[in-house]
Amino acid sequence: MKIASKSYQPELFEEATYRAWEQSGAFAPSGDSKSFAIMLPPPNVTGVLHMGHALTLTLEDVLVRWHRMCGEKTLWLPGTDHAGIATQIQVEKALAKEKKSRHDLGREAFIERTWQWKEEHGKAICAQLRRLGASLDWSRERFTMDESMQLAVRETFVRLYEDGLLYRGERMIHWCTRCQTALSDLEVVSESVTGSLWHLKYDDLIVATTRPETVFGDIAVAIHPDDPRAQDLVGKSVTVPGSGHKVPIIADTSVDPLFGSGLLKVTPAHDFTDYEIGTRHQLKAVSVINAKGLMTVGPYTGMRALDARKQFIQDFAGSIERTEERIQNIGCCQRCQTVLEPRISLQWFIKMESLAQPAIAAVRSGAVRISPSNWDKTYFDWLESIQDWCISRQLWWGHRIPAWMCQDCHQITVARVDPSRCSHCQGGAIQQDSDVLDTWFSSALWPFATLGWPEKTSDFDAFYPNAVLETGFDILFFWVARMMMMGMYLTGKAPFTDIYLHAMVRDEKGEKMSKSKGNVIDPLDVIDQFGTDPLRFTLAMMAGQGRDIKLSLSRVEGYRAFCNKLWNAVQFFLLQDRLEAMPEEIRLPENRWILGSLARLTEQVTQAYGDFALQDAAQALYTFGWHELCDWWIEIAKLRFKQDGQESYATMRYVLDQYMRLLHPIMPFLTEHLWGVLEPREGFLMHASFPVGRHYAYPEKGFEQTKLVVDAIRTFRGEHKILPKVEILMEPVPGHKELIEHLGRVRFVDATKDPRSMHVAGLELRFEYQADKEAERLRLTKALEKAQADLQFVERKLQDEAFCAKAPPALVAKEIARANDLRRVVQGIVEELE
RNA sequence: UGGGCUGUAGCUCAGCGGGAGAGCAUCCGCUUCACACGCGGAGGGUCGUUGGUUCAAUCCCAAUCAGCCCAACCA
Repeated sequence: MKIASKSYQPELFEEATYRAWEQSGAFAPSGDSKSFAIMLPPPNVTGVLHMGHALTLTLEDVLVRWHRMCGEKTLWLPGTDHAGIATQIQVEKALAKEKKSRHDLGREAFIERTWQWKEEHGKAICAQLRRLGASLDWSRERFTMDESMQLAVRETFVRLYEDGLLYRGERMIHWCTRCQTALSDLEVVSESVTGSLWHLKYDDLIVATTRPETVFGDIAVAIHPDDPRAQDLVGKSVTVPGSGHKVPIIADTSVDPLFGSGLLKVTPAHDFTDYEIGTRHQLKAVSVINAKGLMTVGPYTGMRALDARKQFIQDFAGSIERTEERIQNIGCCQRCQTVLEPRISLQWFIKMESLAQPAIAAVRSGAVRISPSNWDKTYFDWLESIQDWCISRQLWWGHRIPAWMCQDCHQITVARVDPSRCSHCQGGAIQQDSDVLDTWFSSALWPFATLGWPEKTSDFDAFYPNAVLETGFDILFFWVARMMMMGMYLTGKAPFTDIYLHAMVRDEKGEKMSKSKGNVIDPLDVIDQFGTDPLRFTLAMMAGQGRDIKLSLSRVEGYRAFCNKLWNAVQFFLLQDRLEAMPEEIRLPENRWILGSLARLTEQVTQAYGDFALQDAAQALYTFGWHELCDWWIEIAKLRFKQDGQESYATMRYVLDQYMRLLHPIMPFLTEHLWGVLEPREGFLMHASFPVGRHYAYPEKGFEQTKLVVDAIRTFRGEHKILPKVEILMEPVPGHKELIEHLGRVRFVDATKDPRSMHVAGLELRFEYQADKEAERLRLTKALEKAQADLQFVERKLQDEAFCAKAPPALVAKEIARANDLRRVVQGIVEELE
């Protein structure tokens, strides 16, 4: 194969490379060895991919490609998520543009329409995943509403029901008046807003509230039993302002005596605390706001609750003692930002406590590891205080709840196969529950339902439990913890052994990317501009960051330059047009050095991939590729290739080959292409074996002296502004003569006339060069100051008795040597100045 | 209120017990025959603040300030 272009132009080969991989079936698991499986966190079919997805794809692809190259039977399974509420909102929005609502279409047509949406967006998303280079096994692609997933969902629901872990009941839940559905606690996002606290007159008592419009649902006024006023008040009744009805005063410990006036109006139908108080005191809950958020009682019937509030404070200004401004947190719908309404309704719940225990134990025992480990505590805290999970949603898009109500006996039938009649009275007509399940219910089954569970399949046997679950920390509760619980409950095994959580990708200022702010960086735009590999490399470099990744395009640009650098290194290699075998024993110092360094790199990269420390791997690969291989080794190779060069040529081919393998998981496209042009061969780099690093592991020392001297010569040139083409004469120093002469563009001579000298690492370098006397003096003075300051520091340290007595002897010896060095340097400069 | 994270060069970030590093940006010099998406050189930092442990602290401990996130409260 020939190299695609004279410089790095990813658009010329990326897509073709991916197509070649995919068409050859390269992504399917193969072999009989140990298996390694990752399930792609299924992207929502709501829209297009964002940077967070690009990060997930990169990190997982690195792990997958690495394990595949290590010879493991590797599966990375793709799929998309139906994302119930989120998708339904998107489709509703699209309908709204046609001036229609979902009710205009009816349930069936709406679902049909949503499937169309899914087809379109699902395809687009998969195309994007391909552009990112993801080595996903497309033959196993799944969707969370596939038939097989429906079977898994049904099985799970029935089992939970049979085990008594599922119940249906009237409870207070979070209700979104826009989406017209119940939500779980997790789907509530709290917003901090400045609001008012109105102090209302209940006869001569003052009761503070933020929601005066709910007075029509007041059923009592509560006071803390230890409040000094309690004895007098409890048992009496007061008149509710605006409404005029009388309510009793009761005592309850949940009242904070220090909040507001220390008195709480109890409205059990519209507040979580009040609901609990109501339950404790067997108070009736009077609902005054309906599912649409409209008032149903009192003078404001038919008005939206917020409008009713405004009207109330106008109409009953006389009942308001005073108004206090305060910051309050209000719960909003995660998907549509509407302020939520606490509401009592009939919903399905899962009892979580017993499910949570094994999930806690698995992490505590170390059977499942969370990386980074500081998430352990967050995980435990949430599971240990877990609330029952409200799983029913009054939506149309999702898994329909497999429960049927009998119209005669009103009993519920839950069954694996759709029943035709009531299982209790055997007669009555039945009707399926119209609700659907929380979208996370099916996601919780992803690690095994994708493999065919509950059927016994060979895929399940081979790939369950999965190896790693990699995802953003923001869905630790939504998804990860629930997979843990469901996996352990249904299969008896933790669904994976490692949980690897990554940070959020934000913009350059650290702000969350959002469409409304207009600061979204589309990964595909970045790819168009720079290429997939530079983006992947950037993301890998940032993978170690704790909470936030501030993505900077200048970083991506820098790594594109890195790609170009490697491209040209290979091009340089190809210019030689020779094929040489590696000799048994490598003799040239720079070759031993680069091979030793490669061996160390191999170790570092292997370790880093294994530890989920992708940034360390990327860092090491970058430094080696650019600064060791290109800056030093290839510069020397230019000299060698003019001579015989056999050993150097073989070394370069070997190093490039191994290096492409090491880098491949992070930069699959570039490495696949370049590896393919190194020599004629069959097969893909993605299936080549990962280096083990035991060959040619020479000690790296021995070349350092030469590097040091060359660096010094370059500094000398830079400071004296000596053009590269001007050859400098220099007295011989230790190190490799030929290399020093070549790299420093100097010539060794036995003695220099009127020498300028320079000190480095205990050596004196003497050059012959006509210098500007004035500039020379200035430079020397500066150097002297620096050397004297250094010497002073070291001497002070050596005079410190405590240091000499307690510090490690090797360190003390080092400092002594350094002091001697510095003394010589100072001496040298002083002489020269005279 | 509880928990977590962050604070290092102008910017984005590494380092985490022996006198501070990278990339980008800046400045100087270079058409050195792989690469100007380049080469060589330079400048730039009381490592948030204050205490403590230690012969030695950017690194460990404690307090403090600043920013971010999650959970709780949310009358």
